Amino acid sequence: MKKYREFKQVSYPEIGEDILEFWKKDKIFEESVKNRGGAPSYTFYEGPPSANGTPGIHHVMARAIKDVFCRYKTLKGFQVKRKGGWDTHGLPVELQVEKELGITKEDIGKSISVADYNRKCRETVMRYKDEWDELTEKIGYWVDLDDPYITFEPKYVETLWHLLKKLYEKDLLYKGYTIQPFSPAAGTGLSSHELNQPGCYRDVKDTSVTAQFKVKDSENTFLLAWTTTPWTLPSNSALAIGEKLNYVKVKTFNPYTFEPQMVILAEARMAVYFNQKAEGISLSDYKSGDKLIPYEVVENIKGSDLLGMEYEPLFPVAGIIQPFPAYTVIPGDYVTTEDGTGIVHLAKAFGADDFRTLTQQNVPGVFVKDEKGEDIPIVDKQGKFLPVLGKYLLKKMGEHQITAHKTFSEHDFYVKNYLQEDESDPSYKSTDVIISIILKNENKAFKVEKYEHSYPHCWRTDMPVLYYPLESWFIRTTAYKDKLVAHNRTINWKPEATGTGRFGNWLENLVDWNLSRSRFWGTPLPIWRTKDGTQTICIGSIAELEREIEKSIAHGFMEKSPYEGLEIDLHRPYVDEVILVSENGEKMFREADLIDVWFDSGAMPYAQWHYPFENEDVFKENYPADFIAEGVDQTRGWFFTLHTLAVLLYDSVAFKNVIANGLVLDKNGNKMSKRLGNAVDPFATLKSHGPDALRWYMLSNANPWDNLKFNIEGVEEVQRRFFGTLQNTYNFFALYANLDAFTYEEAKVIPLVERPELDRWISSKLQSLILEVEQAMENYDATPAARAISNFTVDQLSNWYIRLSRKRFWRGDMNPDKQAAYETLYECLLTLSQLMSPIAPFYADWLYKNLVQNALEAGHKLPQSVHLTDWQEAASHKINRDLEASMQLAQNISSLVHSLRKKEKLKVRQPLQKILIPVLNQNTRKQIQHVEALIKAEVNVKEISYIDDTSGILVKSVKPNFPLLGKKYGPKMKEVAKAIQTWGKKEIALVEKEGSYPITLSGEQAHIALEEVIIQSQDIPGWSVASEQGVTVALDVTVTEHLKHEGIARDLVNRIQNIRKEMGMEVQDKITISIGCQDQAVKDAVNNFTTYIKTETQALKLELNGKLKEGILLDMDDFELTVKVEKA
RNA sequence: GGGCCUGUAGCUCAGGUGGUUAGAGCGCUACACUGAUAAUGUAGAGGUCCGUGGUUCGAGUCCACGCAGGCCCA
Repeated sequence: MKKYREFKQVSYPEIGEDILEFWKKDKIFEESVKNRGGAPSYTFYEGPPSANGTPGIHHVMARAIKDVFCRYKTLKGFQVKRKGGWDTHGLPVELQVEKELGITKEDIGKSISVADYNRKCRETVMRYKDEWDELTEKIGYWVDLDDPYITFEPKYVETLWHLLKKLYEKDLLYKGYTIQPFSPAAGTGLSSHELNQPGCYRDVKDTSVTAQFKVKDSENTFLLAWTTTPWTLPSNSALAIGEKLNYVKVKTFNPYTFEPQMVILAEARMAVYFNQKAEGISLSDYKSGDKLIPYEVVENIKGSDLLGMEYEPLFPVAGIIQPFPAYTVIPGDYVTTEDGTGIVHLAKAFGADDFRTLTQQNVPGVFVKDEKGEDIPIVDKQGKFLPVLGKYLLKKMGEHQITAHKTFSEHDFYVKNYLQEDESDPSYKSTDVIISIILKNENKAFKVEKYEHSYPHCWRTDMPVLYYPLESWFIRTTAYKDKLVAHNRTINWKPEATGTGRFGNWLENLVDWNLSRSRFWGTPLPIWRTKDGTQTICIGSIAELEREIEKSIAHGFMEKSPYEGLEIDLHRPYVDEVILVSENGEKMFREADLIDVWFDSGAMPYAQWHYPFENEDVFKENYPADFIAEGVDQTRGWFFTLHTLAVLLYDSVAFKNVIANGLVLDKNGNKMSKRLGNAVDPFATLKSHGPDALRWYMLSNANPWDNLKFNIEGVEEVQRRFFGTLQNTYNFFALYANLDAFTYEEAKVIPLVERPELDRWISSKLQSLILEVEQAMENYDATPAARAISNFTVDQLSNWYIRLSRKRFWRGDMNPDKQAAYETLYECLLTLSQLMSPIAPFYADWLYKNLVQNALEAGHKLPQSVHLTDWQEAASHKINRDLEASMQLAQNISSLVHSLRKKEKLKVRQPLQKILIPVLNQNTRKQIQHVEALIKAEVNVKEISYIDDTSGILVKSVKPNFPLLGKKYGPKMKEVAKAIQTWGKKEIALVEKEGSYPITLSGEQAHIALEEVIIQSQDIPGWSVASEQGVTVALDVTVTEHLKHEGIARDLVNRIQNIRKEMGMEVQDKITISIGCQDQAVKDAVNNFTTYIKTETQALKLELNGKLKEGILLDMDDFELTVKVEKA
């Protein structure tokens, strides 16, 4: 009976399916968690995917990475619980539902009820769950799919509310402003998604102004700043400059008032603002009204020197003037000299950058108080100036006698044409134009012109969008910036740069987290407020909500709870129906906002366990995570929200190690997209190539944080090269083990020290491999681990160990040498199955099972799956670096000899007498002697001679040891190198003898020590020589008569073996041979090597017959002969 | 526009702390092996290390400025 299964050919997809079946049937995953009960836990958090789309090939990548380290840590003895999860809320789901229902956001609550709409969202979001589960299983991603967390479930949302309340109690949750796209015509804010609709950005011609801001306490010096939205100038409260840019102060005249003045702008922008033709015209020659305005640079100023400079506001309107540090020059990292003046006008209310910069610099913006005492911008939500400015503009129109298409009132100054007045009327004047005229007349404008640019428009009204401060709820993340940064420093990021760079910079430039979303399908903000906003309650649990509802009912604000007789659902619209009662008896309504879905996922460490309402012990054991992994695009998404909530709420990191993987692109480096048809279907790939090669390819081809150019040919290469070789290796083992009825029995193995050199060598390499893989995996580097395993398998085990050991396996009956070979090979394969199991879990388990099957059947207590085994620690006593070095020399020397043979056109079958190896030290000699027999057999030479100094024919060369000498001599290195390179035989001999040798350096004496030079042997006069990595080999290319005969004999054996095979003979069949040939050399060869030929070919009779006509004609390069082989 | 990543052979990738022949696999060419055989081995050809400057005795490696591709954010 065969003890080890043999395979003619294997189907990797089938292995995947069979092993998956086995895992399911025997509950291997569950067992791998269960049998680590009581062991230290290793915590992994699953970043929840959204199942409203089908999974792609990049999900295989992300999921493989997660799986690899969880499996590895399980082998290492940790208990690794892996709870799956689903991300269910958010805009993508809503948009998909809108599309499917053919509705827009405006229809929700009108043509479809919020309840129905949300029901539809809930159905849609899990639409592809089955496909996801199937992929998860098929790629071998072990995660608990039976009990996942789902972010829309009431328990999950309850934890979110609890966390929000904690934030609220810490005064970290507040209502504030953020600058968002806003459509005054539609009276609504727009999402960035709505702004990205086709046709929203349109080229329009606007009046642009380069305004002059008068420097405080100067006579006539102005800062120039350019804007395409002059209506924002009354809201100016600071100017931004680039600290590294160069600025100039220019003496010139105002082109509208012709008054003499100094202006400051970026040097690089001068050409735009001054006519080169005016260069050289004397300032004193200028007369008012001259078109050509002379100018003269009077001072160069560094950007940083402008900081803090104060200037006078353009619109000195009582009530809008702000206190210091308003109207000062501040730094802006985004200031360029691409356009404008290199000085940027900032209006806090109307630009996101402006808002951020001014907030960071603590500069007030231009706001006025409304009746509630809250700050409002000076443009209202209809898009017109408040009367406070309207009055001022009206007064100025009178002062400057500006007439327009109509008579203005203080309520008529719309900043864009929202009244849709006829712009073709020649007397039509926009607010921008009116402002420009005022500025021109008041010596406050340097240049006014039409400017065409791209500007966003509302997709529903076609009217221009304003950037406008809108109310939102925020988490005060900036209050914890230092802690966020400090905790981040303790996280091990792969790659490091994502942590320090992308994520670190993001934390350094932190703004408060805007939580608000004006949508329907998401976690509602659990905040109720009185109409005037003076009283607020934040609800932190379902119980609390129910209590408050009771109170409200008692107070008569609600008739009954919306949940009466129903399951609790914290979504809209039900929560919106809840009206609560404030402490002093007023009605409180829920703030209509939903929260950012990233809060949902960032809260999963707590919410997945419904903590703190349940599972306190599980939570505490599994917090924070040891490891998470997601795409690098999550840096400001999941990674950020996880980190932030942990720091703000628990003063802890949420994860200790994180891999941020890159994208999966197509083979040409383009982004995959279903639309372009270059997306790779993961299911098709699994079907054709199986899961293991796919996972192996994805992880071994490039580091996971580099983008992967996915090429199916790469998967095939992995399959051929690594899995194919491993499979051949196993088959080789199984074939002969079965012939010899060998089974591995641990109790009876031959101790390593008693095994042959080659076995000890591969065992040493194997132990070294374990260490290497372990080190890489501990460092979260799966790629070098995979590459090391593959290199060991292909180069060392298959190509060297097996090739050199082949005869041991087939020759003779069972003997200790043979047994040692089997045992060594078996041990290598078994260890490999474990080492590779995290990355190629199916094939590894299959290999493992093939190896241990008969031991299991014989009743040995062994884990039934490699994934249930304990990590086999490297046995350091088996590592023999010296032996590894020896073998490396053998490999190098063999390669060199092959190279020489090739050059000399001497094939390996032709025996040669000897090779010469120059040795400069005895250790190398010893190391080579150790493997001499191997080398001789491998390259078919009869002897190896070593030549050293005593031989007298050794030619040495010397070169400087640059790293050593460079440090010592630095700038004189060239001279030193030159001196050393002039050394000849005599000098080399002296430096070897004395340990140092003097040289002259620019007249001075210096001593070069022996270790500061590298002495090599390169030439052996009269020999064919090759050298590599410090090893030199010379080949004796003389083919003597005798060698020639032996070569012919070997050739003959080779041909006869082929004939035997062609004739379909069995290994043990005996034959008779007749050879017909006139060539004397052949005759001699046959006569001299009769025994050898007969033994090798199992011939009973070998005869030379010069007249032989029948038989097979063989072309032996130099001659022909006829051979007749017959079964004896 | 900003932050970050990537750029080395036809392709995919290695190349601590700067050091004098820049490597591997695949592909290609040639050869060998023919008892692992729908397998295997060996050798060879193949390089403007993205570009330009700089630092240095010495730069694929360090610095600056660019170029190209990508991600995230405006």
